[in-house]
Amino acid sequence: MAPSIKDVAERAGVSLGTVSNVLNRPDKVSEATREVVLAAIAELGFVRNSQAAQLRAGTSRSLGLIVLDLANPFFHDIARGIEDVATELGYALVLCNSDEQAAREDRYLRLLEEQRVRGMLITPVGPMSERLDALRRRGTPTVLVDRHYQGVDCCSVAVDDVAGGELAGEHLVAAGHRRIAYVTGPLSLRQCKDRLTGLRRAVADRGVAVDVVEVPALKARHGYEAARELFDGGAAPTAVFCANDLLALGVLRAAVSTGRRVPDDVALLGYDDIEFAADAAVPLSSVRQPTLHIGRTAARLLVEECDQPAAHSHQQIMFRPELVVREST
Amino acid sequence: MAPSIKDVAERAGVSLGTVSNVLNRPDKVSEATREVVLAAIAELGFVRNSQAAQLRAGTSRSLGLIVLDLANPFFHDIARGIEDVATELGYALVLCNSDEQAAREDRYLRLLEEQRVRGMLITPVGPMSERLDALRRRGTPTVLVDRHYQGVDCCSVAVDDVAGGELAGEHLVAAGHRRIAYVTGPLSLRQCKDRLTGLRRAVADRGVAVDVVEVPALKARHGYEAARELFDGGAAPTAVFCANDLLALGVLRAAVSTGRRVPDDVALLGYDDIEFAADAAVPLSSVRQPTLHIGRTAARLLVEECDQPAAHSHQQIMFRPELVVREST
DNA sequence: CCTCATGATTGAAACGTTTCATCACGTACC
DNA sequence: GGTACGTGATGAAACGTTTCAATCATGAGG
Repeated sequence: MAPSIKDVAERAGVSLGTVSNVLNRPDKVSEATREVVLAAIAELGFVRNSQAAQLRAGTSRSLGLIVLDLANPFFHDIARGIEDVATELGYALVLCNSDEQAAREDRYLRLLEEQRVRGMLITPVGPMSERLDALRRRGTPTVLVDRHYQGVDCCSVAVDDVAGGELAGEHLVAAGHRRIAYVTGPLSLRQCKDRLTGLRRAVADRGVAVDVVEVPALKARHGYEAARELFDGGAAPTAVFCANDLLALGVLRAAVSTGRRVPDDVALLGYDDIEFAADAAVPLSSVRQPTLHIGRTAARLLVEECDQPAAHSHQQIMFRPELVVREST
Repeated sequence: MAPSIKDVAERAGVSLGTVSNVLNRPDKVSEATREVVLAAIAELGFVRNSQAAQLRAGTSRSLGLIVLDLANPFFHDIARGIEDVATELGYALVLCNSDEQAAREDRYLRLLEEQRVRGMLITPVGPMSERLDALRRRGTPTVLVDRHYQGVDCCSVAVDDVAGGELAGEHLVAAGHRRIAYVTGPLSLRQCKDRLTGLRRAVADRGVAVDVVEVPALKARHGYEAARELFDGGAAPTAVFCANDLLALGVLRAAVSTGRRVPDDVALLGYDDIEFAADAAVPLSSVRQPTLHIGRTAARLLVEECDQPAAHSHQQIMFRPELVVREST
């Protein structure tokens, strides 16, 4: 149906190879024929079939990206950083959403492998899966995003969550707080646990009490409910540190609805610095992760490995988060 | 490098066609050989090359989706709905982000066309572009999302923004408001204009004053600034209707920071019902668009046209939004 | 006039599938 | 025992590119 290079060749009265040359090495063909061929291309509305090209070439110019949840601003920004760099360096990006489901991750991995992506960026749902490891060992360059796996021989880019927790703790202690609540998602999540570790490390030996409130998920609703209970209880904390901004927004809502003033009655500190943090009813202080930078770095590492596999050596990169102070503390 | 069907055939001691049959019509091949072939596939770690398959087949099983901004919850939810249906019906989805830039849209259109996507879902940046129209006329089924174009012969799915404005107006009038501010992005955007039209229609002849405040973009910061001015001014409105939830969150912040109570001192109504609306400091009333449903419908229309072009006739579908009342009104 | 070098163009092979006409081999039937 | 038939398996062609060795034309140098 769609015109092929052959149709163009006929129309232009040249051979098939010449058309290909016009497309791929225009300098190897004379001015005159080049014009004739380009005219034919325009007339027929020819669009090259990249499937055929890549089949012949044996390698594609696309990268696969599988993230846990595109709705999460954290991953969204990372994806954006990756996309920028990929585009810039001439790669296309195939975006996939595993939705934290191993089955979906598996399906997308197979799909991307069938499409022969040149490289792979992924935040795996669980530990290194069979299929992912096979893909990597079979020679597809792979970069882990927001994860480090011991003993897995590939690049990875992540953020130091312990350091983030420390930043939070130091900030709150410096502001004079001696009773701090840590509202967190399941401590089985490494992020949640690491941030608590950092918090504890920062407040150690300073006479500070840390109340840990674990809720089932990192959603605003759970933050709200946890805060209602906290505020009702006896020794109410003077500061609440949340494992992410959504929880903090929930806590903020609880404060507003019970007439508490932030930060006067209770200080509030989030994590991630999502876009809404700055626009909350009381602009939220938060620990910011360099998401865009993470994405860009991951993409650069991957492209480097794809383009110069010989010169490449795997790196595990760990970024440090940064404290953004606004009105809530 | 990667093992091909030929390698599998050799290993299993059968012909190339037989391997293909095992893959595509397992019932046409005897139990015994099927097992031998499957064993060979497993041993070699064979993964089929879909580029070659699609090249031969002349048609792929993937759909392209180009949206204006994946960070926008509205588009994100639509994408999700599309992805669900596509996956369900056996299509892969290639997700692209035009970022409201015509140049990016154009680049992605070319990319998707080179990849020979089977069908296309798009919210165009501007009017129907040359390249998009060419693609469509060349036979790629296309569905417009959140847009209707007069005289363009293809399916489209959108939401009735005038009706949404009316819903908002009726609700506020019924609550007794007689001075309403409409905080909006550029009125050159159809959505913003239509919602105003609906609002005016609802309040017509009821002795209601509508103050239109136009800001440069649909962002929380602009809502905040607009509200500060509104509140400072003389005849302050008793209700504020915003062209989207982000603006409304900005207005809410202005209210909280100036000590106004919502909804007692000023009622607040948003649009889109993004996830954060429910979790705002004062849970936000909002006009909800059936985003997931829009996505699912668009995908179903497209797949229908791809699978049974003969039985298909183009449809322009218009959904009605719905009012979600929470605590802010 | 012949040889050579240079540059432009050509034609065929190859990439990994799928499809389809053909073939081999039993089995059932008369 | 011969014919017809059904089941499985085979092999070659085709999809649209890219690549590369080979060919051709042209002009320069001897």
